[in-house]
Amino acid sequence: MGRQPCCDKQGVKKGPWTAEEDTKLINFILTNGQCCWRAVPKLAGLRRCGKSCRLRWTNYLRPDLKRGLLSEDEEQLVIDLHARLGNRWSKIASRLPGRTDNEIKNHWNTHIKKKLIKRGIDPVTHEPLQKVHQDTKTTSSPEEHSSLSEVNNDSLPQMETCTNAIGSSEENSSSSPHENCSTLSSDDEKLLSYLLGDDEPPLVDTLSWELPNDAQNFNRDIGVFTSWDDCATWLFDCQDFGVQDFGFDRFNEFEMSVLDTLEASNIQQK
DNA sequence: AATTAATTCAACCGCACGGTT
DNA sequence: GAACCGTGCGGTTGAATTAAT
Repeated sequence: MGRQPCCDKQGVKKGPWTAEEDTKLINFILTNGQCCWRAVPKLAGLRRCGKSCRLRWTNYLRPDLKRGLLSEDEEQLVIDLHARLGNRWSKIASRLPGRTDNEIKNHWNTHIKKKLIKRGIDPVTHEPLQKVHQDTKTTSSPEEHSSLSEVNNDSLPQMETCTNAIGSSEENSSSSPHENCSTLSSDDEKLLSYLLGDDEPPLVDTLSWELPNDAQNFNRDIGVFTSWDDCATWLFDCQDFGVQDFGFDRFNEFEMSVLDTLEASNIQQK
C-alpha cells in the first residue's frame, strides 16, 4: 500500500487565503489549540489540506509573529548562523523570536545574498569571492559561479569575511579576518553549540524578560513555560495585534481584536 | 498612460524523519 | 523490522507589486 496523500486532492482549495478562511482557522486554533493538522480543515470547516493550514498558521497567523523587514541586528544574526548552520532555516529561525523559517529564507534570498555578493562574500561558503574564484578556477566553469560577475571589484581589496560584512561592524577591521568572523557573544556561542547538537541547552536570561504577572508556571531555572496557558499568555502579550493587558482567560477579546485586524487589512486591500 | 522587467513573498511540493502500530 | 502516519523542512513557483522605460 502506497503512502496516503496528505490530503484529498479533490475539493481542496489552493492559492491565497481569504480573510474568512483566516478567521475560521484562527477561531479553531484559539478554541482547540494546535492538534493533528490533518484533522484541522475538516473540524474548522475549511476546504484546505492540513499542511496548508499549518503553514498559514505558522507563517502568517501565529500571534507571536513580528512583521516587517529584519533589523540590522537580526540580519547580522542570520548571517552568523547561516555561516555555521547553512540552509537550516528552521534552526536559524528558532534563534530569532517572531520570525519564521520561510520569512528568513525569503529575506536571505532577496536581500542578504545580494548584500554579501556586493561586498565580495560568497553567500554559500561565506568566504571572500576572490578566494572561491581562485579555488574553483581550475575545476569548474565560470557559469557555475555566475555570482562572481556581480561582484564589485572595487570592494575586493578591503574584503571582509562573513559576519562583519554588513552594518556597523564594517568598522572593526583591526582584528584578523578569522577573528572578525566570530562576532558572537558567549551566549550566542552556547546557543550555537546547542543548535549544532554538541552541547546542553543554554540557560535563558529570564530575569530580564517581562513575564506575565500570573506566570506561575514559568520555570526560571530551565527557561521554559511548564504550562501552555502561561506560554500562550506571554506570547499574546508580545504579539503585535494591539492587545497588551489581558490574560489567557480573556480569549474572546483577543479573538475580537484579531478579527478587527483582519477586517481592517481586508478593507485596506480593497 | 501603457507596457515591460524586476522584485518580493505567500504558498505549494516532494522528501525525510520520528513515532506508532 | 516493516508499514503507515503526521509533521517539519528546504527548494521552488507564481501571483502581486513596484520600478523602469
